[in-house]
Amino acid sequence: MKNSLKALRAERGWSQADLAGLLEVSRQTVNAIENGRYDPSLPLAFTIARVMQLRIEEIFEE
Amino acid sequence: MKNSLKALRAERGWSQADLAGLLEVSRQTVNAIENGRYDPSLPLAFTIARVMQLRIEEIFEE
DNA sequence: GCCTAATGTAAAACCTGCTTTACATGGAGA
DNA sequence: TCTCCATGTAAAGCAGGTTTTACATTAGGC
Repeated sequence: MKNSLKALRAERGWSQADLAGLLEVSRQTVNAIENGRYDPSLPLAFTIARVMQLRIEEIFEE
Repeated sequence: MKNSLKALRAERGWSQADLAGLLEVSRQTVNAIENGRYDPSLPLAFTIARVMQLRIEEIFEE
């Protein structure tokens, strides 16, 4: 799966640590997802969509 | 997370085994998700949305 | 040149998602 | 009643997601 998390985060002026704080996950988790090392769980994908104010399908694609 | 998979599947007249075939996962996986034993991975959630012709947010909620 | 902040990455440990095999139960139809 | 189909569940095992700790690199400000 692909995602545009890095760009969306940058648009908002957030560091990986900032985003990790909002998501209540570790900074390494944010980094790993941004760099495609793995996909988030479904609950985490929902949280990401919520803090980004977007739909999951607008952030991730198959 | 909650989901309405059981109802959506029933609307379509599919058995758990039918849906499992479409999703290319085991019947036990469908059963476990329907009964809330665990959430699907994000890729599987995308596949479910695709075969249901709905958005992920229309099937799952936090 | 130094300090600090941001990013990338690694290992170990743990928990969750998914598989296969296998068995039990209930309902519908011949 | 017998059989078949759909559903629920369990155990063992492998794969993937997440944490903590820890270290290296780069870029910017002073």
